[in-house]
Amino acid sequence: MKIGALARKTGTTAETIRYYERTGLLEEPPRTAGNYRDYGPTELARLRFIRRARDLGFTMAEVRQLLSLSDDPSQSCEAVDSIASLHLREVDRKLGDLRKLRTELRHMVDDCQHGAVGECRIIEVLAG
Amino acid sequence: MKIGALARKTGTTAETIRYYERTGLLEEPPRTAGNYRDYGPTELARLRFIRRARDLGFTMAEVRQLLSLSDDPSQSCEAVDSIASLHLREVDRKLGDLRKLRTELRHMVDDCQHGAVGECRIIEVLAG
DNA sequence: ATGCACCTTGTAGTGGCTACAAGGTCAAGC
DNA sequence: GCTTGACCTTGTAGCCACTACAAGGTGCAT
Repeated sequence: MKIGALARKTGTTAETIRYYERTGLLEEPPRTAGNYRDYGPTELARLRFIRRARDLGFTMAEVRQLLSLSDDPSQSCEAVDSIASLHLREVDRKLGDLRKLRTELRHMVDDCQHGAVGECRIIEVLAG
Repeated sequence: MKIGALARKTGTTAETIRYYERTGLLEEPPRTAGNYRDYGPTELARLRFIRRARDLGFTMAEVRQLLSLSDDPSQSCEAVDSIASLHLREVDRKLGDLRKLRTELRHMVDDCQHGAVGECRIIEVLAG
């Protein structure tokens, strides 16, 4: 499988895959006679893993850790749980922040009387 | 007022203020005899405006627009309202995404039996 | 005179991609 | 066999909003 096909199968782009390779998240695959990257099911699975973790908001560093943990199936999954739980707490914090922010924005927009900028509530709030 | 004092009054850093100047968000202030930036209440108000807008999640480009709109108080505030409403919708979208993400993460972490990595639900979910 | 906090400019790095440019490869159609 | 066009290659630079230096200048207290 060439890079474009792998990209289509994983909802990525060839550029992103090459970027993952550059940064060491993916290993260098074998090449065809014409110097094209040649991917098999192992790489497909690894990239799917990476994309799922990234879609769940894990950072590249966390993905790296999760990958190396998943490579040693006999180990305790404590470390995995701790990465995921930490991330969950982080997401909760962000949710809280975003909800507060939404409330403020909502008030601001609701109070706008659609008049002149001079008495615009939005501008007033921002100007303090 | 020197840059450090302005930074403390606005919850920023001198670096960020200089960055805003470089990118044209703030104008170049007058200088003291020793070539130090010398800020007055106008610049303080402008920076406060910028920080409030940034804290509400507006991008630098949006802040730029809001600033130039607020400079012309006789204009209709339609444009201001549209920037803010668009941003509100964007925040709503992000909130939705984050809530979905949180649910998935929560399930993943809750299902983890704290055993070996080999049968870790978190890794299984990621591996698909 | 010395120390120290603060300031100056300039450059480079962060994360996670994304967007080129300039050229090589390969299968299909004529 | 020759062209077209889709795909691939490497390399470099850009995005956002900062952040982190390095190397040197200023200003005030001791």
